[in-house]
Formats: sequence, structure tokens, C-alpha cells
Amino acid sequence: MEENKDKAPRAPFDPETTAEFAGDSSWPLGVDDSDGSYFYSGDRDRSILSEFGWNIDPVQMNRIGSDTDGLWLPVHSAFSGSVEPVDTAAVAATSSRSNNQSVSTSSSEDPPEKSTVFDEKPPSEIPSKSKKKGQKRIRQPRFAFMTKSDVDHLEDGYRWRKYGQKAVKNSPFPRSYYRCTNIKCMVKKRVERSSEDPTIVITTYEGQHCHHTVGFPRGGITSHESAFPSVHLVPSISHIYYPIQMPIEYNATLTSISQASQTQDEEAGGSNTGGSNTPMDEGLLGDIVPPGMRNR
DNA sequence: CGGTTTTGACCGGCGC
DNA sequence: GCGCCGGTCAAAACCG
Repeated sequence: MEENKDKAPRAPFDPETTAEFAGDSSWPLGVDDSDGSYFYSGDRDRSILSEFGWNIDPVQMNRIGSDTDGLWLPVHSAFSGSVEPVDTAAVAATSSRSNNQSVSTSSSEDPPEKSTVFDEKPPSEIPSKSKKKGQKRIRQPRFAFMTKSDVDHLEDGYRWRKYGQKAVKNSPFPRSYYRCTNIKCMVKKRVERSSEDPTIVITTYEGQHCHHTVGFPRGGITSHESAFPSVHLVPSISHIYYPIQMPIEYNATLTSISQASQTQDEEAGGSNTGGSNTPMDEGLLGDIVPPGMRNR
């Protein structure tokens, strides 16, 4: 059960939570466009983010970690806790997917290298499974980040409905699947805890919201342009990036994400995902991120 | 009563 | 071709 997440008086997260990742982050910050996944790091990040439509000032971003490649931490007021953006692709690239999809934060078995491997399958075509036969779903870009929090489900201003939960291979913690309750919104969210560090929650968003946030029901933030960026609605994201210089613990609130980028053309057509709606023209969020940061 | 959560089954991709 | 595993569906159970 970790599902209680929602039930508990979920406060918007305590800013007290800190993430330690940053310090160790040894992510491979490489960016692989191959799959369209993006990883935050250095200037490249900015470019990438720009492509996604995020207008972020470098100054505002937080650079975490090390010197060389810092990680940018998007912070949104909605969340609290620390977050770390992770990119799947990067990870994938770096890590070998030997394990298959282990998305997970794998833990135990992670390749000794690093981290993590968090990959979610390579997007080569990503056919994820489709719901119906014949219909292939195009996987939208995803954006993932890690948050140190006791609560699994972070409040981000949108309403989510859980539609599944699965045990993750190599991880004692189950992965929960959420879908935006807005009928027209096809955004999905995946939440799981790092097996390496149970205090870390890895949240992966897929798709982009086509509506405004509903506000924080339980007292949180409300306004913000969007807790999550609805790209269409809000071209510029309002993420707040706290300038963190410490390589380590930072408390932040998290963030947001969104964006869009389309993956190019994958096939855009069919999709299902959007089928409905979402103008996927723009793409959605980014990709995932590997938590592995802490390798070791 | 309506909406959400839970949970097992099913589907489909990928690696071996 | 087979097995493994991630992701999704859908019915039943819950909850406010």
C-alpha cells in the first residue's frame, strides 16, 4: 500500500524534504535525441527546454551537482520536495539496457555503473501496447523527476485517477499508474519509489494537459498558471527554478513539467493517445529520468 | 449515487 | 518461438 498516498492528508509536501541526489548525481547527462528523450544538463538543457517550449532562464535553473554538468531542477510550487529531472533516454543510453526495461530504479541489480537505468524502453517506436488491437499507441515524450518525499503522489494541481498498479521487477515497491481525470486530457502519470532509496519518489509524466489545473484541493497552490504546464495554455512555463548550488540537499518544491515536444513525427496519427485530444502537436512532456543517480 | 481505488487478467513488445 | 515484463482494461469494492 502505498497507495495511501492520496488519502493521507496530503499536504503539498513539505519543503523539508530534501533530496540528496543532487549530490551524487552522476547521471550521465548526455542527451540522446535518439529517442527523443531529453535530459537536463548544461546548456543543452536550455536548448532542449526551449524546444519544449519552456522558457527558462538559465539563471533560474538550478544547477545541481557537479560542476560539469549540472542538473537542472525544475521547481514548482505545487510540489514540495526535491526533484530531479531524469531522462530516460539518457539513461538508457548510458546504461545499458541490459536489463530490459527496468525502469526502475532499479535497484538491486543495477548495473554497476550507474545508475540507473531508468529507462523505459527505448522509444524506438514505442509501441506501447495498445489498447485495442491494431491501434498502436504512440508513446509521448515523458518527463520524470525524483522527489524525496514520504508521499507518493505529489499534488500538482491536477486531478488524477489511478488506473493500475504493478509490481516492479527488482523493486519492492509497486508502481502506480494515474490518468488525468479530465476526459479530454490524456496525460498519464506513473509513480514509483526508488528501490535504492525508499524515500525517493519517481514520478513520470507522459503527455501534456490540455486544460488548466483544477487547483489544489487541499490547500495548496492554486493558481499558478499551471501547475503543470499546459503548454497550450501557458506557453511559458511557470516553473520555478531555484538556484541551488549545493550539490546536495536542496529543498525544493517541485515541479513541473511539461512540455511538449513532439517527437517528431512518429506517426502521429494515430495515436491514441491522444486521440482525443490533445493536440499533440506539441508534444508533451519530456522523458524520463533515471534515478540512478546515486550510483553506487 | 457518483467517483475513485483495487486487483487480476489480458495485450503486446522485447530479449533470448 | 517462448517467456518475461510493462502497461492497460475492467469489474468489483470502497468511500464520501
